[in-house]
Amino acid sequence: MANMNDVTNDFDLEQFLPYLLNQAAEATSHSFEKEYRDRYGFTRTQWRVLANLGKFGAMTARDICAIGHIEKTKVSRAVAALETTGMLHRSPSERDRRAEVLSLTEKGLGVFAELGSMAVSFDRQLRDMLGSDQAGQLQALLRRLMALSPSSSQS
Amino acid sequence: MANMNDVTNDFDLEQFLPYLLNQAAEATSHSFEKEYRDRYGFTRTQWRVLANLGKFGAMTARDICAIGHIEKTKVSRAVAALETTGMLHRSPSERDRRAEVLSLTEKGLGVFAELGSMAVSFDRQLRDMLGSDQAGQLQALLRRLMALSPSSSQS
DNA sequence: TTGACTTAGTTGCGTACGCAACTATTAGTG
DNA sequence: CACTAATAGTTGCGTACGCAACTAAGTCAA
Repeated sequence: MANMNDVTNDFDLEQFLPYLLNQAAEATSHSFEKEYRDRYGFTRTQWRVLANLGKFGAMTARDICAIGHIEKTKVSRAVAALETTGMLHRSPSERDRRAEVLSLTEKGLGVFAELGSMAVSFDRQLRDMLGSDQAGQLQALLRRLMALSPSSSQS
Repeated sequence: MANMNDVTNDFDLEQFLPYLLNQAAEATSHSFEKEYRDRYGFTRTQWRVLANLGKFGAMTARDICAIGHIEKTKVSRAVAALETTGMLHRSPSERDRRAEVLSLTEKGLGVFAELGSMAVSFDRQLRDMLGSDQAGQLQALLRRLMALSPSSSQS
């Protein structure tokens, strides 16, 4: 006498990891996004590109794609935008004339410093809410997940 | 004699939870997205709306917004699309003439069953890669994070 | 050197989205 | 009841994006 409707599989949205990850990502990113959007008119991708350059120093667009798992057209457009707002500077690579080495300008560094410190305190709040051990666990798990994933070229 | 450049705060992208969450969410969602996009031409939001209706049964758009933390215009458009492809059916609510009760059609239920079982096996793969205790931890942490978040109306 | 293949980066086109503004209905208050 | 505020849902407009196609430069081998 099983439920006739057992076509309905045992799928449970609330336990579906991609769904939970998405929700958590949206929820946390969304509030911080307001900061860079309102203050500097940045896109999420622009913020990421800036953050990568700020953290790791001058590098090529291709490197940003690889490190940040960001698709190249997204990076291309973000770089263009950051350049026109004077945040970064492109200089032709000498090793490869197809590539350009990107580096933050003084202005870009300043903005990175500001947003970076806001990010730090935002992150601290999150970690405080979670409790620092749990936050650490979460971080480790996310890292592991990334390491296991097929990596791919990402969205 | 601190580093003159200590405007450079201690921000570390690789430890920034919103960033890690985003990467993990993108990475995991991206591969599953291919399934519903290729097979049914669904948007991520369409898939989520269908999944919520499939899991929780008939409900109003507003409820979907609340449960799934999805913004209402997104839901509105997804519902419209799912209706034109015959996945769901709207009937006017008797309690509130502004609202409409949404329910999956036979076709919608069938599609939900198919995608649901694919989701189950996709999720199982993820959990196998992580190890089931770690997967469980991750799930619990994400839930907790969502519970703590200001919730808001979400993207 | 030349020709086939890969790679760095850009761009055109179509789509999903975010936000603000809108309509229609309901709730609340004197 | 009358009038204001809140709510369910839709839509117009501008933007960021995904994908495929493209240009230009590098690689590799015969």
